[in-house]
Amino acid sequence: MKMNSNRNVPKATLQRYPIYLKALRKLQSNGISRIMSKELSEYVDIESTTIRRDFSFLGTLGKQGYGYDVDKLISIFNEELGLGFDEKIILVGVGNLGKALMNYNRWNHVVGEIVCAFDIFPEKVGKVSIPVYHINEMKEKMPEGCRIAILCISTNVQETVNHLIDNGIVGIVDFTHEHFQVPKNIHVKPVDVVSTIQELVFETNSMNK
Amino acid sequence: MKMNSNRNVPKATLQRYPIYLKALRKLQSNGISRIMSKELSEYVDIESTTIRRDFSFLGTLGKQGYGYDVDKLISIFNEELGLGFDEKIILVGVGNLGKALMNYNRWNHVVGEIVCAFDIFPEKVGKVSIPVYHINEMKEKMPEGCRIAILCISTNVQETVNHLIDNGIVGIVDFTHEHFQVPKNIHVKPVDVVSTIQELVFETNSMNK
DNA sequence: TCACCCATGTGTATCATATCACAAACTCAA
DNA sequence: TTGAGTTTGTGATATGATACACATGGGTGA
Repeated sequence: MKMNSNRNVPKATLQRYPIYLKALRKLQSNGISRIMSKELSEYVDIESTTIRRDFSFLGTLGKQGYGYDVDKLISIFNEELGLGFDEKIILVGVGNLGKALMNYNRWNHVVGEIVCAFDIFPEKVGKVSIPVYHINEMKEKMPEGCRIAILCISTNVQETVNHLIDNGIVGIVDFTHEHFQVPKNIHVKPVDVVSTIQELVFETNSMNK
Repeated sequence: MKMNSNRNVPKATLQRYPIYLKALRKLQSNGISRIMSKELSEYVDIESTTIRRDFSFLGTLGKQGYGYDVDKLISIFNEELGLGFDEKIILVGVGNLGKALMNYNRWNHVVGEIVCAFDIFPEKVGKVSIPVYHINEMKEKMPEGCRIAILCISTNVQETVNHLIDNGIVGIVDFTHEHFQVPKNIHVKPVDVVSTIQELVFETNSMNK
């Protein structure tokens, strides 16, 4: 797990890496072993020159007059970006949504796995596939090296977030609809269907020029 | 529903509007009727000057030496951005995820409502709160004025997307993990926990400089 | 009513990102 | 093995977004 060159990777680029990775995995599973930036460009709808620049931050990955090797590209992504398949993730809040996410384990062996869950009423949670602990047990039960939490609660949000940060969490996938604040070194990614729909409405409206 | 000034609103701004709107609604429900860009800035963690510039695209909304009126701001957002509370949305694919979204009707009276759903096996879907039609009936059953679809299928994705576009859909909330292509005038917003987690991993790694 | 104060709105500067244009370097076919 | 053809990687440039700085003008208290 190298972690050298990716110092000054622009934010915008960082946000495109998952798109590339997804496309590359798809291509790989279709048996495609070689691709050119121009082709990939059509596939992901990002300018080929942007793709080449994005890739260049990770080293010299392609060959002139040839293109890129899909397998190599994928493994470089994993190495250089520190994306093992072993990220330990915790789930906080095991309601309907939490359970749905838990069962929806499409990410196993892609980014890592949900190791365990926390809830204020662990006893009320029915039979599920991973251990569910009380939130107060977080200190003892937090998996070794865990950095990322999926947050699916609707009450005591700020308090719980503080608790998570105290226990070493630095990245939060936020499914709550509540507002909370975090220090600058903590990363929060909201996942919010309502906001997504609003963005669509705004964009489609401001297109009718 | 005016639709005049919002012609040249920058993309970045458009993406922040839902954040403002959410914060403002929250403040409103807390009984706050007046706010200054500086305060809002701390709340949403966006520079106050950026907020003021963003707002300025919608007109002259504030008063010097005073701030903004929360109620007014919210209604301007709704009017100027064409966000009624009546957006007709369809759901395509009624599996586990689709059902979860359907029941999770937190957006009613916020952006609009899911009017009906489509599936390839409508008869297999159990008892649900909205009508479920066969995908082939889309032409007849598409709600009047519907522009936005929530896509929760995993097979025949490209084909289904084409079908949606043929039937007037211009915005897609994409929960599939498949790759598909759309014309430039169609807006797609992926919602993808895996990619979100990857972004977090990339960002948290490239922070350890 | 008046004068001071304060937050907005905006021209301008800075910074970030995307695109252009092309030299370098590899491939591939003959 | 050689040379034409092709695609990468990257300086330079254009575009787009954010931050600064301050004039403007309404708010507020005496």
